[in-house]
Amino acid sequence: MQPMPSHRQAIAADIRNQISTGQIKAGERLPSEARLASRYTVSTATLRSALAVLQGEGLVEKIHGKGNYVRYPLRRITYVGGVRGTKAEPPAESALRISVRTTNVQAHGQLIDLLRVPADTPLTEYFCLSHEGESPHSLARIYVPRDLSPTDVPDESPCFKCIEAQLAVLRPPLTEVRERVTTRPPTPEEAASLRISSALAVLAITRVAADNTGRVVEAGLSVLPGDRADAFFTTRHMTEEKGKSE
Amino acid sequence: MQPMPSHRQAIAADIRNQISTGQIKAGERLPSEARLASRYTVSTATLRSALAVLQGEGLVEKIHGKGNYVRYPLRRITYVGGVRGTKAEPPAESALRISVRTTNVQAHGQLIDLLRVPADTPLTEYFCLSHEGESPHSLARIYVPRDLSPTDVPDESPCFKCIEAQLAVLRPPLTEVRERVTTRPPTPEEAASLRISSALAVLAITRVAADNTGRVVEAGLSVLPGDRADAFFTTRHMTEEKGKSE
DNA sequence: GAGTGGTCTAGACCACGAG
DNA sequence: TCGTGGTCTAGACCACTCA
Repeated sequence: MQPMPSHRQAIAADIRNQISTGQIKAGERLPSEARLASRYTVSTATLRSALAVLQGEGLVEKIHGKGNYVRYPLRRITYVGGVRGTKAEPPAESALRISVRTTNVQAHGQLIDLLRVPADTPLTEYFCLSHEGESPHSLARIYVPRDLSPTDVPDESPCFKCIEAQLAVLRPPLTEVRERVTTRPPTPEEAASLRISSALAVLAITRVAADNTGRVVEAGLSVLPGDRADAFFTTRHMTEEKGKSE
Repeated sequence: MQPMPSHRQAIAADIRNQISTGQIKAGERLPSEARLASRYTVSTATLRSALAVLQGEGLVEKIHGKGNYVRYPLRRITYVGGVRGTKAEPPAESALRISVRTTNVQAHGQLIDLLRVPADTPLTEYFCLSHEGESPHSLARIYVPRDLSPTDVPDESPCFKCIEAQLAVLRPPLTEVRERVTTRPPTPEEAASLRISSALAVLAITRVAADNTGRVVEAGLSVLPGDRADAFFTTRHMTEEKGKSE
């Protein structure tokens, strides 16, 4: 635990330390890369690779033409897995704005497997982009079989909750949710939408929900910025084989 | 959807295409970086940054001193969340070797919160490194309160299953498991252990298991290589408020 | 020791943001 | 226009693998 042979890591560690000790405060701009390079007596390429480390850690945000900025302590995004919507969600949501674009599509590609429907089955796609204040929050595409989706939804719905509520009355309660979490580099579009660099990984979550007949009634593909998102899952086991009281 | 101004992306796209069309097959070595650089008439630095893109996508594996290799279609690592160990796990594990190092530690830092114990509570740490064939698979540190852990474990246990079995008899069945999934860059140690580049994100999973008294009996910190791991969670809802049959 | 990737240098030129 | 970060070059030298 002392492998620090590279200038890159040494410089990253030094700047990281300055940030965590408050010598450089959140929101402040770092000296320019040229200035930092000469201060550390390294080339600009080396200095940039050090900043890339910090950027990957979500500590520094690079803005082309402006400078490198220390990130504000990030309000973390928590994706809560499992069966939702049955009870009122403990929202605790602050100023979370969700914009939804509703379109009609046909089952294709992985959707066929996820929803367990034949190809070209009519689906409704909800394309959701949520913001918390200024900063983009998450990106999700939710697919629902057409016969389970409300028909009278305007193309631009102001309220995601409304859609959720409408969905809830159209189908039996959900009984099983399967979720798969992976990480990968963002596509260029995702990087732009979430305003993260393509160097930063995203959390990608595939969610499939089935009702009590076993029918898959919803598939969701969510993408969250890796530097401030985590996914949380709670599993309870009712101790079936032992038949304990609680 | 046509932003490809950079040599880096163009070269990455070209090589990616050669891989996906089978012109370069899995397991094969790419030409040396110097050779590729001259073929594309770019500098080695630019070519290396193109390879870094493919590496981030898990398509290419760089091996210092040997070359750049096309990855085999990745055998994905699936972390299965939820309550385990109660039923025999559907293993499907091929040649998964797990080496375990057992040490005694005291509760500190985040372990205090995770296990809900006072500071310096005696714990047993199981440091697990699993391999599948040649390639490192995952890294985990599991913490168990000392009074629930077997005492007669040799420092180097050949068999992780044995430890699991011993743990199982020492405590009531688990009833609740909470898991948090995040992604971040690997520490240098993690990158070395998992043999991934520090450019590749890892999936970090924090798992806390409680028994039927509500006591936290186990905390696990797992790290999986982001290019081939995913975490899978299944949640069932017994439709308590409606009291449906199934 | 030959060949490979890993790190780094000292520049050049381009693209973006703000005044 | 000026200062910033983004991309790139043409090398140098080091570290690792393998015969």
